[in-house]
Amino acid sequence: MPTSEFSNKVYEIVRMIPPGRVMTYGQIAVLLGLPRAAQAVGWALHWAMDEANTPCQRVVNRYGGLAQGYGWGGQAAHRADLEADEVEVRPDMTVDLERYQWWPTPAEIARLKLSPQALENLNRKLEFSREQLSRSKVRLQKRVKQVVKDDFTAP
DNA sequence: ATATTGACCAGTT
DNA sequence: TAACTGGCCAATA
Repeated sequence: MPTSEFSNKVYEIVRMIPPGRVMTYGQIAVLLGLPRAAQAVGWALHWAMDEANTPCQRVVNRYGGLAQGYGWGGQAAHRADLEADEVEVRPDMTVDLERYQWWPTPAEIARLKLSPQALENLNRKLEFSREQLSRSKVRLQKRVKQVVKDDFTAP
């Protein structure tokens, strides 16, 4: 089980997700100020499976898809854990993000106590990305910026 | 000590 | 439309 700053922040965020809701790998990466680190988020979760207090089932991919490599049971195990949360899993092994995706409130994000370095990264990456990204990704970035600005622009 | 690998993601051919 | 590319982080080999 990784104990790096990065992994610990990932687990902290995952533990905030309420039962019955989900976040995506990419969403967590963006919140950490590393918009391209989605795979690393998945890696951290893979190694967190033993931790009873980390609800890994509440993280899905950008399409709402379940994880092929979830624990030792693969998608079936992931589905079982989500259904225990009363989340409906569709026949194609996805969940409806419109319905279940969760964003932390600014106050909840503030509780993460992200390092100044992470916040700097966050702002820099968001600025850098703006020109190159597709409309859908820009929408995501704007949403993130809106979510974080109140708590993070103040000293 | 370096190279490879993944529960990913989005841009570009 | 499908395949490829580069980027992320930390554990393996």
